[in-house]
Amino acid sequence: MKVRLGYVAMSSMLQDCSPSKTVTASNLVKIDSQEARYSRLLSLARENLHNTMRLFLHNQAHDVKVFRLTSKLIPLATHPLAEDWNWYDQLQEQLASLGEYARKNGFRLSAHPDHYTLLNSPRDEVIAASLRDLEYHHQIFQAMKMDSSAKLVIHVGGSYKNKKESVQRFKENFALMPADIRSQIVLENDDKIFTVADVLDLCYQMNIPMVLDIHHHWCNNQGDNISDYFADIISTWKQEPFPPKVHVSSPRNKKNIRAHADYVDVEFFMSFINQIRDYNTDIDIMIEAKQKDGALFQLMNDLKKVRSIKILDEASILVG
DNA sequence: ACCTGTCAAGTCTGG
DNA sequence: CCAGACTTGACAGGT
Repeated sequence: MKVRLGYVAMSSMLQDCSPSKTVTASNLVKIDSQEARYSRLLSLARENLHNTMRLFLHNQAHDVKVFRLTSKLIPLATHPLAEDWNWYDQLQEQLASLGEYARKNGFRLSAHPDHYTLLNSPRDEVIAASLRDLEYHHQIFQAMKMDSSAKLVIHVGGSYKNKKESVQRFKENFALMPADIRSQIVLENDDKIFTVADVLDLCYQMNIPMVLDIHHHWCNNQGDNISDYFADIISTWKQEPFPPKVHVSSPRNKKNIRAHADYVDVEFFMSFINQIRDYNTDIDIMIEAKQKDGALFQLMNDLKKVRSIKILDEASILVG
C-alpha cells in the first residue's frame, strides 16, 4: 500500500511565503474610501495567491501531492466589511492558474473551514454564517476549476448539552445545503465531543466520507480501539477518486495533550501504520505539526531507518 | 530587530 | 450571567 504525506497551509522552509496575510477590520475602516479598502484587500489576496503558487512549486519539487489550503487566502472575504467586494471576478484568473497547476501535477487539495463553521448550531445566524463560510471555500475551488474531490473538512460541531439532538440538527441542516457544497464536505472526528464512532455512524447515514484524526481519537475515544473502525472508515471513501485521508500529529506534551507538537514522532507514526497495514489500502496522511513541511521531511528522514517500509520519493512510502 | 496584546467569527466552563 | 479559555498565524503598535 502506498502512503503519501502532506502538510497544512504554509511552509516553514520558504522565507516570506505566507498565504494568509490579512488586515484587521479595525485597521481597514481607517481607510476612508470603499474603493481604497477593496484595493487593499485585493493586493493582500494577490500576494496570498502568489505565495500559494510558490508553495505549489515547492511541493511539486519535493513530491508533496497532499496539501491543505489556508482558509485565509482571501482576507476578510466573509466579513460584512467586504460584503460587496467582488473578489471572485478579480482573482478568477490567478485562481484558475493555481488550479491548472494543481491538476497537472495530480495534487490532492483540501481546506478546513475553522471552528466557527457549525452546521449543527441551534442558532439561525450561526447556520447562515457557516453557509457563507462554506460557500466562500467552495468558490475558491470553483474558481480553480477543481471538482468535488477537493474536500472541505469540517467537524460535526458543538454538543449543546444534547449530542443526540445535535447530530439530528446536523443531519437536517446538512440536507439543506446546496448539493455542490454537500458533495465537497467530509467529516472529521474531533478531540472533545464527537468520537470516531459518532462521526462514522453519521457518515454512514449521510453518505459522507470520513477523515480519521488519530490524535483526536487519542484525546476522545470512550475506550474504543481504533483498529475496530478501520474497515468502515476506509469504505466511506470507496466512491471517491482519492484514497482515505488520515490526520496525524503527536501530542505536544503530557500536560497539553490536545496541542500539536513541533514534529511527528516516528514511533507514534509507525504504530499507526502497523495497525492499518493489514487493511492493505492506499492512504493519504496529512501531517499536522507546528513545523509543517519541516516536520514532514524530518519524518521522511526518520522513516529511512524503518526496515519494514520502502521510501518511494521525498513524500511517500510503500508499506508491504 | 524584537516583543506583546489583539484579532471576525462560537461554544463551553467556571466563577 | 458574564468573563475568559480554547487555538493559531499574523497584525499593529510599542520598545
